[in-house]
Amino acid sequence: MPELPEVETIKRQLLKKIIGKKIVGLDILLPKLVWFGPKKGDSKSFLKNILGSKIKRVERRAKILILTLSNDFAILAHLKLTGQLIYQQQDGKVKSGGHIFPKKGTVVPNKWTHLVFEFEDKSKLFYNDLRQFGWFKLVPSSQLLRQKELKDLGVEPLDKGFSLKFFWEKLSKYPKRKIKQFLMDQKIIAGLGNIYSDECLFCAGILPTRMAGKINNKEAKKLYFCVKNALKKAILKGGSSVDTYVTLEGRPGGFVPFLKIYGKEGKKCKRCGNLIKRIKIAGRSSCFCPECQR
DNA sequence: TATATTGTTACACC
DNA sequence: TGGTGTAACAATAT
Repeated sequence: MPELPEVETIKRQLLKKIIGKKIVGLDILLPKLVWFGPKKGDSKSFLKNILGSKIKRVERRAKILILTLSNDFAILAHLKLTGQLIYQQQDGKVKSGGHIFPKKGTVVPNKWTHLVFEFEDKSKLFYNDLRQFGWFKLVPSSQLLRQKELKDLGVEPLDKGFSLKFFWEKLSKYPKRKIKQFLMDQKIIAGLGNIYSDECLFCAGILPTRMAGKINNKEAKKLYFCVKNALKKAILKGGSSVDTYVTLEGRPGGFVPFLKIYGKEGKKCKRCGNLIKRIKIAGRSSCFCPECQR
């Protein structure tokens, strides 16, 4: 599933491919995925206000992609659990080495392809989504920051605003929150999901069930640097392909071999050899090593 | 066929 | 008021 590093990877690849290109076609095969402002499923207005415009900027905020258009509109896109954006240079099938989810050799478009953007140079951008939880919202650029999807988001963990001081203050602001839930709260730190919160807690040697208010200064410092490092390393490797995530070329991200704890229930801990356990926290699965994490 | 899956939000409670 | 916890919801594959 795409979290910050995965969306950042897609953003960086999109930048190189679609900046300045004019959108000359858009197939909306599943209208419920698109919103025109607050209106869900208004594919007619969505289409009308996109066609003929150029891609001016591509940005990321938390797990959301922001495509600013030349016509004073912007597209907000959230891939949720299973969204994929795949770029194709010219007509035909994507030649990607055949690693597109769910099966090796799957091509696009396929039964999970719900949106197809076509650019002036005949290149295409496909949006696939197995569970159909993702969304694309077209909003006036001037009101971008007023959108509810953006306005309440917390700090970007790789920005300067995410300082140790900030982290420490927030920990004391929500003392009764389990640290795992704290890390995943988009209103505090924007962009961490289940994978990277588990990885960061393992890295810092802290149990996911620990209360934020009981984290001491030394632990907080360690966790802070684990968050930054985990995200930076994952971005360098093109993200983690868990579930259905692929890069813009339809390839899996390269970070999976570096995951130490996420999804490793029942396996041996890489650090101490003990068995990795899994529990549910707020309905979400959390993997941890009972020996290394205290 | 029942279940598991996760990001987000709505809502009840103190 | 705002921190906290829980449940619901999206749709699909297995």
